[in-house]
Amino acid sequence: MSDQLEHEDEQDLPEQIAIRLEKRERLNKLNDAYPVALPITHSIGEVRAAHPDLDVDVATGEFVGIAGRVMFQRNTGKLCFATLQAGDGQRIQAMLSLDKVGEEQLELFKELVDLGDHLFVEGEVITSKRGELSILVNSWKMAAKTIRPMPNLHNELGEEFRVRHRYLDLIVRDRAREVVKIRAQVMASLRKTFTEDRFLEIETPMLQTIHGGASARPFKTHSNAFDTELFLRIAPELFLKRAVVGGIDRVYEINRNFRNEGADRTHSPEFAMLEAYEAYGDYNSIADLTQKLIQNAAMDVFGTHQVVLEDGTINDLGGVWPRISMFESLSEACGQKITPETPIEDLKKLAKSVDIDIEHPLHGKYVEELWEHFVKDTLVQPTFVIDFPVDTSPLTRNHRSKPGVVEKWDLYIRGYEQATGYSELVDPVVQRERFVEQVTLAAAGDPEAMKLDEDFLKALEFGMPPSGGMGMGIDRLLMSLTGLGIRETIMFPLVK
RNA sequence: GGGCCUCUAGCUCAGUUGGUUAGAGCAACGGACUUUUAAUCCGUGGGUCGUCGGUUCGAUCCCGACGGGGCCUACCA
Repeated sequence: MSDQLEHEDEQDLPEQIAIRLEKRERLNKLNDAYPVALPITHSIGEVRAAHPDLDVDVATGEFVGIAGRVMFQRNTGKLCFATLQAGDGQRIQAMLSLDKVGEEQLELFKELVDLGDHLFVEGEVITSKRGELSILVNSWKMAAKTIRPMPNLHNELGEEFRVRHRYLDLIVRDRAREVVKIRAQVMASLRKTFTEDRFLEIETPMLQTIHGGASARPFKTHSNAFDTELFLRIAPELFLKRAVVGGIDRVYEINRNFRNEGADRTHSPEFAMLEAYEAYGDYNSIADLTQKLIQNAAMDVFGTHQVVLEDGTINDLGGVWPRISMFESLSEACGQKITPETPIEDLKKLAKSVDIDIEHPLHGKYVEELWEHFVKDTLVQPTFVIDFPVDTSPLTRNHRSKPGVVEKWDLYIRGYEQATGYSELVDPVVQRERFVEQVTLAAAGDPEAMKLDEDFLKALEFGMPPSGGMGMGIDRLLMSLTGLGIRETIMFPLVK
């Protein structure tokens, strides 16, 4: 297998590449295998739209110049057919007949044009005797010569091949193009909803001297100019909150986060994250907003809250999503009352009895593990799980009335954690205490625990208004809306 | 990180219980064909069977290491 097209290697090239390189040479001698400009008058889609239902064997008298990628060729002796495809997947047939283009041009077409080439044709819009909308070609020109053969269009491409050659996947597979479009439309819908609610989009640092705002292992890098260690951000949270301190009362960011953790069907080392903060909101108002963002996206993109997933099942995103208490739903599911006061020894015993094998200093960690074991998989419809343990949520405000829990929710859709929201902790003294607890954990060997971000604490000391905040994985939102794996919702996922 | 599976032509895949020359469809090459729709028909070429090593008279096949990929599992969203 050769990945280089250097001349000295030409003898070792796959046969088909060597042949196409010769054709490229011939095209360059005749004219140009890669012309800079072509007299295109219409897109393929425009030609199709202008002639939606012509009768069989019609000549319109309209002449157009179009370009597209050759997807199929059917060359007979004196009449050749080529199916041209535009970038958006629209196709039209080109017909080259001996009496229109002449013997020389017809021969050159047969000799030099391969599947995959970008071709320009100029001619009359007609329908064939079988009724296919076609361009009856007067002249043709190579628009861009392809050196490598296209993959076989009649077999499904393997998943690995598709991920590693997304450009081919996009040419060959309608669904791949659709997903790109859906993603763009979802992004537009999210921004539209935010704009309607008077949120401002900002961009905060991706290179950070201290990583914070989540618990995850960061990617490390180094700045030559500052001669200092830098981290790719694991979350934008602490900067967005600085913005709220500064008076950007409704603020959001959609951008990439990086986490040096495992990759699987629902995790990618870099992933698009949405975070939003609303001054004078709380975890209830931000839950309302989250539901609205997702429902608007489904409606804007698919025209319904009942979205059809890849496997044909329907994901019903409609209605008001239930909010269930973590402690209450766990108590109900496991058959014994679990509260923040339940001794950790009892939790450990319960965990052991259902084969949850963890050893952790935090009470809340056991509660969350037990909840995931007993309740998580039973949630299919979108559900806000509210009121989390305090000791695993260092950036969240204590519950206004329930002791031992914080005002935090996780949104679950079809068993996936889709988003998380808080009544944000804004008391700088409590925040410092929580950070110190984290640092103590770090010293105890917990690599995910946060470092103390003094500048962030200073910002809080200048006063952050009471706020609701949320974070949502964009790639996961796409998964919920389409049923695809994360490697299909990300156009170019990381591959080794 | 741990366990299991996988890698054969440009693409999708057969196959060899270890034996002379590794197959198919599409793609390519030569030829025929003025209405095809994955065009058809006749003919031809194309492979370091992931890489390296071992066992063997003989390895694409068995064994080992390495590399790529997948699934399960652990951590994270």
